[in-house]
Amino acid sequence: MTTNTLLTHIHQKVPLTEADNSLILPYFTPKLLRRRQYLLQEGAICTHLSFVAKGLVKAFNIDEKGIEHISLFGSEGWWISDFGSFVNAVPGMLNIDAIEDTELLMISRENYEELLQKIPKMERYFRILYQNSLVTKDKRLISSITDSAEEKYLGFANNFPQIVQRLPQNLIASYLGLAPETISRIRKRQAK
Amino acid sequence: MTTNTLLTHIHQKVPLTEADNSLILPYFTPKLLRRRQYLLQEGAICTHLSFVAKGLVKAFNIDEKGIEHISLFGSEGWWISDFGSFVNAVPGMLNIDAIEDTELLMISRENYEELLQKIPKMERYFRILYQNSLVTKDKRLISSITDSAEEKYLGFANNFPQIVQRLPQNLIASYLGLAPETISRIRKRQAK
DNA sequence: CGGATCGTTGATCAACTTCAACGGTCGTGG
DNA sequence: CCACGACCGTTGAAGTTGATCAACGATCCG
Repeated sequence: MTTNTLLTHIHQKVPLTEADNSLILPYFTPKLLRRRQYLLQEGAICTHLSFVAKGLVKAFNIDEKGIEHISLFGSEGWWISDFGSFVNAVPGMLNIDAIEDTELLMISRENYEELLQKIPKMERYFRILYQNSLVTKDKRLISSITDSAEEKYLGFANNFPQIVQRLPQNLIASYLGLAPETISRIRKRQAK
Repeated sequence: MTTNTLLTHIHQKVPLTEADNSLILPYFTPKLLRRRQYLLQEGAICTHLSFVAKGLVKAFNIDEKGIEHISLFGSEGWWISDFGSFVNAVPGMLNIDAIEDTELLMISRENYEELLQKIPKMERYFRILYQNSLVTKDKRLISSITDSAEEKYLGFANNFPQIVQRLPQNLIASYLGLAPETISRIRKRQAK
């Protein structure tokens, strides 16, 4: 059951009763995404937060040279959106599409706001979620400024061992801001 | 009054009554920091969140070559901490010190947790605060991966016009992950 | 006055990108 | 079921951006 993934995930941060569960679930709608299917395209307003129950998606922007820069992967247990666009109800520059067939649970902005108002536990859940996201984003930012190409790659492989295996190297390269060839050479060096 | 800065700041996100004000303030303690004075050093556990009521501070880590990498500036209206260390009560790798004489309002982890539990408006305030922080961090991350040195500098100067003027160029360089000489050359080019 | 701090400029250097060519694998349509 | 194209990774060579190194000048402040 895909909703269980979500409830378990919330429960890890905020204890839920059965009553809570049945209050929360109606706010979400499930959605299936086929490999390569878009969830969001540049210029659109991001109207939903999406919880990835199963599968793998990527969020990316495209620069003036037409090159994709992946800012985020989302696999089981991760939330994905163009957060800036969602929060401010403003057109965004992110695209989101599926790397694997994936199952999502989505919540609209209106439902999100209502959920936070009506169920304080959810306000708390998202506060904690965002708190943790900030910590990991801080680390990534420091890494992107401080680390060499090799350190970036090893750090990523270390932090996301399960995801690395599901990703082609060129997507990892895009996420790390490196050329695909650089990843290839780093791996070769590492093989020794 | 330095506490007004804080209350105003909270009020912008969550309406407060006079009663709220007097509930909230006791959780905070003021602190003065002289220029160059440390608020936090590498290896210590960050025990407080600090709201900058006046002045300017920087948070930075030091790499194995002894080079400072600034991850965050804090001026009036910003919160500063080693967030990872604070949240997980774990020794951190950030240093924080004052660039100008500054006035802080600090809250301890215990008080923070209690404040969130007792005053739902504050749970909401921090959820919104973190939400916004995530949006700006996302932008900075994309910039650090996508942009050239010149674009990074111009983006920073554009986003923080007031702060740029208060900062020596070498600190801006450190924040952007550039060499000070590079900033100097960019500025020269821009002067035309 | 004298040291510390900051910015500038030029020369060299290193890391990583870009470009190009090639080989392997997979999946889809004929 | 095979063949072709898309996609992905590899390797080598050349090019570029920005870092590093070094010397110098200016300003500020104790």
